[in-house]
Amino acid sequence: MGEDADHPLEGTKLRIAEAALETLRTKGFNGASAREIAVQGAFNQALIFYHFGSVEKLLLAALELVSRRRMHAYREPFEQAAALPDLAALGRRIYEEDLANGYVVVLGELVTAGASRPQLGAGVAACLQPWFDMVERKMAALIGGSALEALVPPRDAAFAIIALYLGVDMLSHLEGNEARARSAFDRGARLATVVAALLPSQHADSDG
Amino acid sequence: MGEDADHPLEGTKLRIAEAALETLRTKGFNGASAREIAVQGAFNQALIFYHFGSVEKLLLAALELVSRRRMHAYREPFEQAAALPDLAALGRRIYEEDLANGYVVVLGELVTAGASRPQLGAGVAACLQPWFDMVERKMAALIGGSALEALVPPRDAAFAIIALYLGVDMLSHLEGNEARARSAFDRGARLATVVAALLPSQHADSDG
DNA sequence: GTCTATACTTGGATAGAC
DNA sequence: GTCTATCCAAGTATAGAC
Repeated sequence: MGEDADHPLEGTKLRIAEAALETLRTKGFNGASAREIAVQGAFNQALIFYHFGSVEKLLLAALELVSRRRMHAYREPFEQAAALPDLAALGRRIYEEDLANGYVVVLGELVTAGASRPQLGAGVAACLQPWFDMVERKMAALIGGSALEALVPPRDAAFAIIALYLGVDMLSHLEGNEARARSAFDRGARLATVVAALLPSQHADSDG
Repeated sequence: MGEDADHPLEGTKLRIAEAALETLRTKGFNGASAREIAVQGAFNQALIFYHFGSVEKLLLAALELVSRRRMHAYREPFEQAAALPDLAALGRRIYEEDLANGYVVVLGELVTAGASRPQLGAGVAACLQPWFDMVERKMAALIGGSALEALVPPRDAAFAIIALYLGVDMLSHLEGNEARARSAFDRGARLATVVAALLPSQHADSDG
């Protein structure tokens, strides 16, 4: 039946998408050919076209799957973070998980590929939108009403935060940059604590 | 006749590298095949292998060319920036130029591709090193000695700044994110002014 | 140093049997 | 829904003429 409900993918389609993710993770966008993905998942190459129509559509579906999973896993703790330090700590945790799972590698691959493929780019952008919205809402809750709001509008802050996150993850995969990334992340968390102390009240109540 | 001196590339090799850059910019890493690059530069495909050995080596040489050019263009003004607001303004200017020239698209493409190609990744990392160093030195000059240094070590700050820059550029190419990126950039520049006001003295003298 | 031609490999996609 | 077989396009790389 439909794939746009809570259960995005199941059965064979899910299996194919998983194989696509793993291939994307280890071989990159270029290496993620129908044949490679089929080898990775030990199924027939033709299934990709039967179930998804094209490789590009499969890769987009795989990204949506990842996005859904991460959203499912992180929305709760994210919404509940009441102050900057909580957010920073959560960010640190998510970073480690993403690094281990290769989630953001997949995103990076598709963001980059999307730059020269309009359809893919649009799909990737749509996939990112809920994340922009979520971070923006949180920033509004944290600094909305304070004097800081004019200086750091939630929308711009959200964009910068996600861009920073993506950039750090991308750079992490070069050489021995992982250690550098972790160090920067930890420092950011400590910085958040200090900045939070400079903020006025800070309680993320849900009412507008 | 080496290519590691001041004149990195010349003659045919330069022409090939330029074509590679343009192809990388418009077609992405995937679209940057030997054939496409040859069409772009209106020369024979076989020249790539004669002069560079492989497509991957050519792309890396192209990145090095861009890196050199940007370093040549921006080192002066960067070194002379005496305070955070100068840096932010310079960053904004560089961002516009990079966006127009597609410089950072090229970097983004190769950083991403490097995540799944060890050799390429190492080359890209080496290419980035001078930038890390330059930004780190500047951060040390700006906040070194102040109380802020413990909170924001120059090395971590440099990593975050470059990651942010890369992430913003990557996201810029999705959908209508350019406007969002510019907005965030402008806001960052204003923020820098305020942060600078909180800093103690601030003069970037070259002496330790 | 540059060109043509070509060998070889891989990839997207489809037809048709099961 | 899955498999085999296959077509065709595109890619890397090389040999050899010029």
